[in-house]
Amino acid sequence: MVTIRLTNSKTRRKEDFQPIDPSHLRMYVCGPTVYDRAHLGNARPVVVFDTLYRLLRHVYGPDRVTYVRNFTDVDDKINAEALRRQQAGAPGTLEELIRQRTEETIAWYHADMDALGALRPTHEPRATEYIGQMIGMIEGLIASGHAYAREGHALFRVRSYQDYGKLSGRSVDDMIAGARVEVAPFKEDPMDFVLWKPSSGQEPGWDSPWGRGRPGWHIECSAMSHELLGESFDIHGGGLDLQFPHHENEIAQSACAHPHGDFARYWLHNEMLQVEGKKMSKSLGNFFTVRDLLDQGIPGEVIRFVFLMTHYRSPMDWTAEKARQAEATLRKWRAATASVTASVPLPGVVEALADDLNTAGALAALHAAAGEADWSGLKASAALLGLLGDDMGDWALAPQVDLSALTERLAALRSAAMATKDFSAVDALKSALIAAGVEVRMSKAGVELVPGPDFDPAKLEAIP
RNA sequence: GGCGGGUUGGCGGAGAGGUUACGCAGCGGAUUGCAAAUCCGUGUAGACCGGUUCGAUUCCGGUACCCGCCUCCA
Repeated sequence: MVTIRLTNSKTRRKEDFQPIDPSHLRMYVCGPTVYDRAHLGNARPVVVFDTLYRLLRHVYGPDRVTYVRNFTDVDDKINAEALRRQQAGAPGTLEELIRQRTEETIAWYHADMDALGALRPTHEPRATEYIGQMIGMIEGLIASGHAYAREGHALFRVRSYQDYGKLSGRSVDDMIAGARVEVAPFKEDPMDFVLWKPSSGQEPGWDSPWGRGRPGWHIECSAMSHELLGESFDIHGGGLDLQFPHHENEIAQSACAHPHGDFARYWLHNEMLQVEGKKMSKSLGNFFTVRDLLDQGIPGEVIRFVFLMTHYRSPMDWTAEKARQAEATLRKWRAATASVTASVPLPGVVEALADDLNTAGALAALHAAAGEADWSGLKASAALLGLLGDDMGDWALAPQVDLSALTERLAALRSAAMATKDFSAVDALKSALIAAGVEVRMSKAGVELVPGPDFDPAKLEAIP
């Protein structure tokens, strides 16, 4: 069996991946807060961990991998949007409007991530469906002295967990020295973080031993991963920005609540996304969603390919030039593999992926297969990367158009010109065809017209 | 200020202590009436300064620059 090697953030080294139970692999990845469309940066971890999911399924068997990715559907931004709608005159209670907002955002998320060729995880738990487990976990933490209740809040006692800061390489004292956060007066220690907070009448809330309130963000992932994957599971993934404080807090909560478990054995973090060399931000005007790109006509498969060009632990820059390159390559490969039956993934591709998810290396192996015209191997290997599948194939199909009349006309003009040596009429028609996005191929064998990516039927009509 | 990551050829981007990465673009050639497409070939590198070594782009140290996190942004 192929040995998968992964860079474990916990140890900061590349390690051989040893599953707890090879017949049942378990992976948890932090999912989105569903208050709005997913932006391009949200899509990177989705593609990264989808690729890992596919690799695990390939190596261990498709039925042996459980992949959990949550939806955070309780959040102040969701509340704010629902409130805004209510004030704008939308009908329904605030609770109904919140539910509407999360429902529609989840549907968008599914549609957008499907377009990127990401497989749906085995489970996609919503935080609001696990409130009971969160309350239970908090009660346990309070009982064991790792947490305390104050003024309607429940807080985690950071000093009670000795390894706090280990994942992100920070010491608690350093953190306090550099802290810029205003400390709530009811905290025993500035580092303590919220497990449960009170809700006003306007906000969504659940009854709890500490009063009506809602969970803190970090406890959600701890409760859901425990419920669905158990005390110890194999892999926990997410963006590097979540390493601190979110993942650090998750570890503290889970380790203290379940002292006999390991929580996650391997922690993987993907680097962040940039756009044309700069961090994506609304103020720079380079902020866009996955849907924006899809609407511009950039196929999801192209977006996925661009992501795969860069290793997941390097910052990735989204540029139009990369999208152009990716699209050209995919068009070529799709044309060559359209009627080919996939065989088995090439060893070079599997090896590259098994080496800490070296997707750029895997793509190079794909190029090598294309160079050798191993189309069935290319197709099977590309499938492992979520590429060249039939489910995403329509975009690269040549437009259906009958060019036979024009082909004959061009051929006739050409043979006449061969005799007269006056090619002006041939060149005029050729230029018109090229302007309409038609590829003109002339050789001794004859004339062939192929509609290209920029094919424009209107311009074709206009040819006299 | 604290912590972490990075700096590879025109561009993108990997691996490996000594042998061609790869892709795009460029250049040369085949082909073509000319092109396009295709095929063949080809140049260009490892931020800077030291150290280890027979040998370093690859290991170690320092310098410069860039980036991220420290704020419920993936």
